[in-house]
Amino acid sequence: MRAAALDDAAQALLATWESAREGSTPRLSAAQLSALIVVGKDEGINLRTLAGRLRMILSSASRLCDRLVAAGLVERVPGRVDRREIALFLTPYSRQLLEELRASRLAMLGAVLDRMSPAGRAALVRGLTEFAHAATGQPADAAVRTA
Amino acid sequence: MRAAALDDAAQALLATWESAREGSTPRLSAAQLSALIVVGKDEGINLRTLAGRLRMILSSASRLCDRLVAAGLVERVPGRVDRREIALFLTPYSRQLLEELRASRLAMLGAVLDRMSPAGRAALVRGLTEFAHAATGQPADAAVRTA
DNA sequence: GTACGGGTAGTGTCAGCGGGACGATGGGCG
DNA sequence: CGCCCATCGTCCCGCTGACACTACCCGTAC
Repeated sequence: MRAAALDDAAQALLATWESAREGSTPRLSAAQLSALIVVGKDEGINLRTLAGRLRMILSSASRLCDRLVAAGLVERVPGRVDRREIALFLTPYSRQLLEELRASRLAMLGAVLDRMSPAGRAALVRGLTEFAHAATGQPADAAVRTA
Repeated sequence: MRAAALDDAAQALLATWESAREGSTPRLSAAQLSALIVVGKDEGINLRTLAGRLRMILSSASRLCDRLVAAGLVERVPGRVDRREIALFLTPYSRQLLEELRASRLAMLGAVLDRMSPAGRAALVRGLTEFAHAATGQPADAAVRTA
């Protein structure tokens, strides 16, 4: 089974990822960071959808946003088309914070890549790219492309 | 910069990892799981070292272990050489639980691998293996092998 | 040897924050 | 009016740090 070998090796990648997170967002809980990422990926999202993405109940998401707003990390904007809804946006501060996080990750990734052989780098990029493609396609079965 | 491409692709790997965790250990907090993994990797570890690995204060680790012991996930054994220390061990239950988690991860990984080309799989294994090697070698600079 | 003191491992207690859930409430849409 | 979105009050639990405390090891002095 190739998967076992990957499982072991992937831990190194995960560790790199994690250490970047710890370094860049020391005072941000996991839930808060997830929420920020979701909002950043889908700006103007409403609370209900956010709660769904984070797999929590609506009221929990509301409280989470309370804290994020208090920390200056997101902005609640009353919806213009439907005033029942609110739209969530990143603030300049949180945008910068996410950017720093990504930069830190890239730096750590780059540091490791620098110690790899060119062939190894190429293989990693190729393999991981195809993996991402396969994973985000259809998680269920193999009905990939019948076009 | 190749790192940027990797950064994006690695997210898919992370997502796979995460979904396996959610499915297998639904009632286990992040801290508890980390503790289990640390104990599993270094059985007989004492509280102080565990606290250090988890980057928490000693008393917090003690509390955490209280809950783990109560849940039947770890065992506290009074040290025989130094009776101040205790040695922490996984229980058969937690051992099985970690095994299931790993199995679930392997299954999910395997499902994605099945949808990749043979060349892609080979590249992924090769690249990730070398990455892991480079990452766990010397995180600082490039003094790799001068032997 | 016994007694004492310093250092170390772990626990107990207290307080606080973050987070998840349920239900009730208010505001807005159709 | 009925329905939906969001908020708030309330409750409970897990995690964490700070501090005091006990139990234990060890070196030293009597």
